[in-house]
Amino acid sequence: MTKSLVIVESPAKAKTISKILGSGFKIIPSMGHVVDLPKTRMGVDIENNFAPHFIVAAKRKKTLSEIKAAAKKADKIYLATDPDREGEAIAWNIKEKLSQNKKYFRVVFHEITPQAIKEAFKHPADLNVKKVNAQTARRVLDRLVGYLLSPLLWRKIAGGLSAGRVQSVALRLIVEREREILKFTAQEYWEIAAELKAVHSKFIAKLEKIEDKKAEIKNEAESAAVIEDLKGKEFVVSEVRELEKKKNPLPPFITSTLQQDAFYKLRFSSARTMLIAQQLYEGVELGKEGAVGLITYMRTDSVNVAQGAIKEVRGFIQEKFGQEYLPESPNLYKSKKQAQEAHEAIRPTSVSRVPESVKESLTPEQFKLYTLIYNRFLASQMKPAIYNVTSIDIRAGRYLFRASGSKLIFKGFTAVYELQEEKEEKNTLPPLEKEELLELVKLLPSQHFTKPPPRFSEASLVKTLEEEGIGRPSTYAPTIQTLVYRDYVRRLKGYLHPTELGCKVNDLLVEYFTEVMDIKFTAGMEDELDEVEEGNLEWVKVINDFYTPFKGKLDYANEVIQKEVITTDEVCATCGKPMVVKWSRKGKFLSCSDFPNCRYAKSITTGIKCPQEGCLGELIERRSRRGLFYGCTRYPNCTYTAKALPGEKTEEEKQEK
DNA sequence: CAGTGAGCGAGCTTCCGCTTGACTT
Repeated sequence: MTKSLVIVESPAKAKTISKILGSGFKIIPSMGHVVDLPKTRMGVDIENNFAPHFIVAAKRKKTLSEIKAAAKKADKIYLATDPDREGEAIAWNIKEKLSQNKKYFRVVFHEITPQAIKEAFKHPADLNVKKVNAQTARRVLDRLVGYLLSPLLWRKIAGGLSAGRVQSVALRLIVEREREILKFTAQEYWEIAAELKAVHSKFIAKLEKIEDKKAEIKNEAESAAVIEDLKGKEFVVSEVRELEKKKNPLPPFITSTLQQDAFYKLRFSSARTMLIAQQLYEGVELGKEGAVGLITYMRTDSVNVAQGAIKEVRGFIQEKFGQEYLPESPNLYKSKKQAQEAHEAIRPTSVSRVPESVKESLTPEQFKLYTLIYNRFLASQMKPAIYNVTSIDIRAGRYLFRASGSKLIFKGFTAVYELQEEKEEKNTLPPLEKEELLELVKLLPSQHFTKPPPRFSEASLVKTLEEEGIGRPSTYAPTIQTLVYRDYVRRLKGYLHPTELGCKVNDLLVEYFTEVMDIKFTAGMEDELDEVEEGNLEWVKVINDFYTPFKGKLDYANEVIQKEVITTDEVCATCGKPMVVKWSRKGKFLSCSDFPNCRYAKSITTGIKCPQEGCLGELIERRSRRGLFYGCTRYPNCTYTAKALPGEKTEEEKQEK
């Protein structure tokens, strides 16, 4: 009997599906794209309607020959790659490489459950060439941008640099945030709190209004004047407001929110989170159960959950927490508009695998991440938390103080999932009545300063990229790694700082390529790709409309930008000519201006003498795996090191300010 | 938490998006 061949994308998926479909099917994973543009040249025939030259990726030659061999033996071939634009293209390109005398069927499913898969195989369809065209447009556009802008940077700044639709906008966000911080001037302001006493207990109220206008106290003198004015005033309760507030659970994780929460709660980098999630997805040996995938696919933009999983989790909530924690109907969440929804949300494959029960089989990191995913999913199908929120207005002459407190009266989903913002001080208020006279214990003035916006962390950068539709679940972590690898950006205590090089690259791109560097560029591109998928627009027209003006700007930039030469006061030790600053992959260094005739070069030091007794060296910035520090140019003869230059604060101390 | 790292380097680089592996000599 001839088997039917089924192509999917990932090995883990292949394994699960083969259990469901049984012995009549041979399942082969494609491992992502099998063909792609060549790495070492453009591979797009610009003169000829941007015809892409797709070749079999070196790493996928073996995969393809496996698929070819299996296809020969099969009469029916099911293309079951992911149900999105990229999946459609993967299927299309594989089909092109196989015999056209076979029967091909495109099957799509959004969850890997027996019902969904059997249903999908009952209703096969044809490949959608419009989707494939949209993918081609996306691929060609990214290649043109990346492979034309990067060489411009090589010519004008330094070798090995890169630019692209996604990475360059991410870099821009980081650079512009840094500049906001630099130009920020802190404003002083004061707050005045009053410690008040009711019949028995004390509580704190804050000055809110003066003469019905928001209280704005700019300095110590103004604060002192208010305090003086408050002397002898009666503090009277003027209003008591009580209301019940509901707090709804959050949707289950998608890639971006998982990376955010894992950073905030576990301090994992985006890359670390994805690596550990991959391990949980691929499967962990669970003793007698064998290898079991603990979570659904981790690269997703959908908050959708399979019906079976909803049923299971509702049963679990009812049993473990009781009816009062179970909503009458399942909580529904909406994915964002541009989501491609090829996969489910990230959730445990079965809520019966409670984190504690699998702890023994997991590494500590796997356990932490699994617990996070597990609880977030459980919480997403529980009832809201309910708080009693009390707000008290207190009059003292022309001043209005306000105290607020909230009391949890029903835990709801917070029984299993801690919200990030729940860290406000708990001001428990005594029962108070209108017109009640309070005793002033003391006034507490405090000085504050407005704070600049915070630098991006990996997590907040991913959040912004996701909101703007820039990049995809599979690229958030690699994009950040590229920025760091190019030394455009450095990680310091979890926050992203642009380097001088990063700023330089950004400024050049922003000045000459405003369109591509616009944060809305990708959103505009996506709209056009939608039109291609709808059949309203030819993909070649999309590319041509972009390319024509882009090429003009590129030619202009190539012509007018001068490769900057920074001459220094130093002279060459061998020929006496001035030294100039040059960039290499590792950073800046000094070179003889007569290069390549004179090859003398040296490192750039801080110019500060090594404080070591009797040492004639200078301090120089060094990089290690653990970060930056200062060492002596005479190393290894002098092993002096310091975290900061003498008399300067370390980076950490600077940040604490 | 302590301790980290040289020598070179400039010119063969690069994109985004799918997915994990690793043939022989």
